[in-house]
Amino acid sequence: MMLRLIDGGRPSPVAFPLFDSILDRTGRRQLQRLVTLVGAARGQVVAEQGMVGRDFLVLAEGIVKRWKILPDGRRQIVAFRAAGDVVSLHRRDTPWPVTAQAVTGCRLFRIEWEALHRFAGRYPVIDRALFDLASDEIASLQDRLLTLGRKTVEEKLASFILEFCGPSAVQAGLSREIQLPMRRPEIAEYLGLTTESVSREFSRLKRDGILAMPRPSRIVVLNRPALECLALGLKEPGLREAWPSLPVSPVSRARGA
Amino acid sequence: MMLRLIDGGRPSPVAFPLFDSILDRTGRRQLQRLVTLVGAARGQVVAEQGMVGRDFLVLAEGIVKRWKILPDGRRQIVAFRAAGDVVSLHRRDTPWPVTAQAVTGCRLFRIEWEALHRFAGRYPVIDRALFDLASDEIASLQDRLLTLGRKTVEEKLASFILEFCGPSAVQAGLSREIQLPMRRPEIAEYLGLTTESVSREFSRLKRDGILAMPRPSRIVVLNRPALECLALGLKEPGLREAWPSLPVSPVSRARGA
DNA sequence: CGCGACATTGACTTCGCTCAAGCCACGTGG
DNA sequence: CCACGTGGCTTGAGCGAAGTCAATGTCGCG
Repeated sequence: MMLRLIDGGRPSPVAFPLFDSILDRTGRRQLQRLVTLVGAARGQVVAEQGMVGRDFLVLAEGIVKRWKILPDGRRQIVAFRAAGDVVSLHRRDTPWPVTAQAVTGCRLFRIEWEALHRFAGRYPVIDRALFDLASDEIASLQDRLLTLGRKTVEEKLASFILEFCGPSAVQAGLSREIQLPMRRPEIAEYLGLTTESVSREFSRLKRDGILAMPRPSRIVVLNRPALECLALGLKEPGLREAWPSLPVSPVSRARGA
Repeated sequence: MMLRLIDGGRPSPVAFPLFDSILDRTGRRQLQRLVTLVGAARGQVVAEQGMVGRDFLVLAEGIVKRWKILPDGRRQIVAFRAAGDVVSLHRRDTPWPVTAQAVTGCRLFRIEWEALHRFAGRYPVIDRALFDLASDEIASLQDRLLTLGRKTVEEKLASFILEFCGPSAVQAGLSREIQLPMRRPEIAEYLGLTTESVSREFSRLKRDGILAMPRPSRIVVLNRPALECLALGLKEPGLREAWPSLPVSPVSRARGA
């Protein structure tokens, strides 16, 4: 799934698919000419809060986190974004309202705002598409406000796992085993928690048989309905309560012993 | 400041100013014809999560709150919006991702999405303006994520007060005394707290001489710099710490004893 | 084989919540 | 005019969820 960064090569046929469905053949080709592809190493800051960036950035590959920080260093990750997502939507000619940083090695499509702007003058459908993208962003940020403001540790982590292991896991079909690209501190900063709380809660979900963790970064969802209930703050209709506390999985302990 | 709802009357010259600055005279007049004005009483639900609304709503007058809720009733207010603001931005033909409810009596400009859409076909600048509005929305939601995820009670309330008593108070010029349209439980639901915590923190800010409260809904900011520091999580450069811990105000204790 | 980074676990603390009582302003009716 | 009720706000006592601090475990890599 996770491709490796090909540092040297810049293959010519890098399709920029974001607006493909709304453009005609000509439009696609013209837009294509405005796009360049850039790489970012893990940890690299792609855009910095307060700086005026002239670029519109779309992830081709990899994961970025977007965060804000208080003067004393408390950090809140506002969103993780993956291939196909816009790195950050904000008014042109306005400083970045957040910092964007590569969580894994990344490749990014880059278009100068000015060029995209001019292109949108000829294809107004672009501006409409940008609005729709922003609308999706608003919807997901509103969900996150509910999570941060009102959910418990357990509910936050369940929501997180479903968000990242959810749809992709289902469509993958084969195994529900997922490779998390982010580490514990990043999960904590995303959920407004500490690393320790995240770790404790992962352990608890494992103990309760809801998931397995061959390695800290590998999550296997064993009981999706239970997770879904937890994420909504329901004390699970027929699990955790109904199953007699699931025999503490000797299998996953075994490797350690 | 807060006008009364004129229930019966629908005065003809209700200017819809949202897009005035970007439209020519003809455009303004054409758009005007698509706008109707509707009223909403305090507490009335203007738009409901999950329902498909065909309307684009802009506040002419009053305050609305926008919220999401968990199955067990925990509620998170996502935003308060005032005159001139769009009630909620989301994809057309998509259900409302939040519920919008009048905090005070309101009047709302209403345009059918379909009509606005068609109008935007002739004036593409509208779609661009919508994107900009959505961008502002994203920026403010991102700020709120930082507040909800990482700030303490004290810092949350300071941020809130500055958000609502800040710019408007300054421009009002005269007094820095502000009438809060929302009540304690609403402030709590906005900040991810309980009513009691909000109340306690108001009392504390009063005790510390940072604000005065002639009535619960009336806030006078006495020490703006201190508030601004608190909102950023700084332990105040020259106050609270520097002043010898402000003599625990025997006055306010007196009443209890 | 041992180091360093990350993760987990445990003991303890604390911030903010819960529960419950009291306070205050206001309106209503005796 | 005052007693009383009501709704919103405040305050206090106690508790518990999540944070802090510190030790230990695990794993990958040189």
